[in-house]
Amino acid sequence: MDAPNPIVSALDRAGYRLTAPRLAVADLIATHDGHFTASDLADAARDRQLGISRATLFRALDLLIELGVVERLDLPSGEHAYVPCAPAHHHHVVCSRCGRTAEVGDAGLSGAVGEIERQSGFRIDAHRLELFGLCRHCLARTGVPS
Amino acid sequence: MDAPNPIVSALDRAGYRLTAPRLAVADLIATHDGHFTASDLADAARDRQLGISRATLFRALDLLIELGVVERLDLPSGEHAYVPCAPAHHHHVVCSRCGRTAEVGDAGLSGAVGEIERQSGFRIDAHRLELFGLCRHCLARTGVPS
DNA sequence: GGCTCAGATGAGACTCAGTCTCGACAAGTC
DNA sequence: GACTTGTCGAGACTGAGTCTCATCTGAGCC
Repeated sequence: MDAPNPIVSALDRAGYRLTAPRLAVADLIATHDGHFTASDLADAARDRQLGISRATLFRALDLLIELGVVERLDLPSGEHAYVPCAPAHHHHVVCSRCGRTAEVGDAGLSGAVGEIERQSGFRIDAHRLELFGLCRHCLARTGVPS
Repeated sequence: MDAPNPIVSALDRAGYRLTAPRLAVADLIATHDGHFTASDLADAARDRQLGISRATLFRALDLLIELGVVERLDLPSGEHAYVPCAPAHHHHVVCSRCGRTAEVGDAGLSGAVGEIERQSGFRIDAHRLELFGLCRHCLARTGVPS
């Protein structure tokens, strides 16, 4: 009955113990459609009476970020949000209305990064691109032409 | 003796009062070479015995962000930092070693954003690109070839 | 120069995300 | 079963940022 939760498999593959709190956190994250904040997760855990403490929640999140299956986003409001994702390098597009996220690949960004290296004289080691807008569903609902 | 501080002119242009605490904050920011955190600024204000309260500092920062002369960065460590900048749309390259920042223009990014719109089906309204690496000076100091 | 008042200020309490510590517990190994 | 080690919950703590409120002040007006 357990669907092959990618978070659980990542934990397993990395040799971490599959404890009840971790499985519960993985399940909570898997049920989220878009991004979520730490307190969303804490609320959900409380609603389901999972008995997971905040410290455990943050520990699990840290672990999942380290494994690359969850990523931390900084929303325009300054809030920190988390989003489940594939471990490969990619970027997130976040719907400002419903919170849905989509992962996108390079899309020509590495060319732009190369150009920025030339412009700035820096050697770029890492970058983070976050995009905000309206998803297909919200666009359709508002009737705004894309 | 007052150099034409761009932050001060922006405040003036926007019709905000040029009060002593605001001028002091503008001056503190202008003396910073790269990015700084709110607590850096608070420390600097305390060192210079400017008598600026934390609330005032945050209010001034908010104002300057609203005017577009200061921008908030999210460092890879999760810290919030601030960086003085021009009001036009641009991106920041941050030196991971010394904290120096450089502003870069579009550099072909808008093409990548268009491609991401096509890939994801989202309508992108805003994006934020932050780049981290080593600046010219730190590269020279470490002898790493760019 | 004096008056007025909206806007700005300082002080300090408050909130909230995230961290840390510590004793208890549980899983894995022998 | 004993031992080791990783993980747990509870709760105190930290620090960035916000909020409130009484007070002050800059700037326009007379």
